[in-house]
Amino acid sequence: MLEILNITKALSDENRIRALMMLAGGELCVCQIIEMLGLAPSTVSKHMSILRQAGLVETRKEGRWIYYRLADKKALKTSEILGWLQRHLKNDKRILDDVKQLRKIQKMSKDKLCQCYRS
Amino acid sequence: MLEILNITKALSDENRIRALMMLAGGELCVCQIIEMLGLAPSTVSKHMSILRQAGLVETRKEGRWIYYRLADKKALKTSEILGWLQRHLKNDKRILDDVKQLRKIQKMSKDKLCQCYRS
DNA sequence: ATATAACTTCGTTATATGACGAAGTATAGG
DNA sequence: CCTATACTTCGTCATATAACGAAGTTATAT
Repeated sequence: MLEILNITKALSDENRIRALMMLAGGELCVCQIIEMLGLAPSTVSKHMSILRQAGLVETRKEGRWIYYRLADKKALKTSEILGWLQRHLKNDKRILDDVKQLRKIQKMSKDKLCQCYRS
Repeated sequence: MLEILNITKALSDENRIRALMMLAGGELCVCQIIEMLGLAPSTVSKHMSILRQAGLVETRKEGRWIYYRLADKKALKTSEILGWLQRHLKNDKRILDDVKQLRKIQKMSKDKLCQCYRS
């Protein structure tokens, strides 16, 4: 039950759903997600850790960068839900706008993106 | 997005998930759900209204009694999720215990059950 | 008509959650 | 080493949510 609740609670926030939908297009660096959501780094970090706790995303570390990706499809509990989300949100206005913005972000240099950390 | 969020938020509470799982066995009167969850009538009423808002359950009125049941299977958004819940919780300890208790409750008279309303 | 019964709605309170900035951690570069 | 960078963790505050009891609503019973 706790496992299921962790998943449903993770999905009960709009920003976390937006992040998941963006990851459907492939792994993203934290700084890209920060730019996409327009939230403080610490806030995004917390969101991603909740998604990770729920088993919805996995991480990969490469030097100073951390990349997030959707969890492995072999994990039924989560992959079924992720599929459900994608089916029912792929035409959502908000998500379509996000995808558009994401394309721009992916063309930006790491340097420019990571300015979000500088005070 | 709002529709999806309404669903995921509705599912992000243990008591609401318990109620849904009990309804998988067929419609229930509010007083039966109250007895099952062991919560105040007003609390249960709120929970059920949240599930209804999300489109996860439907109601039927019969005299002074109100019966809740799972939403129609034709509503894909919700029926897919309800199926997911049932698949992954059917062997959950908490839910199995609830089912056992529900059997006892279903043998009780309405009079006895509805004592939950009397101060 | 009045009372009782089966809910629901409202108002309140305690706890959970989401947001931020400041401080902490780990890695790359000089 | 030492500094800067790319995060994460911690502490705090504002808002959202879950719980309850009291009051309101609708329908049966007398």
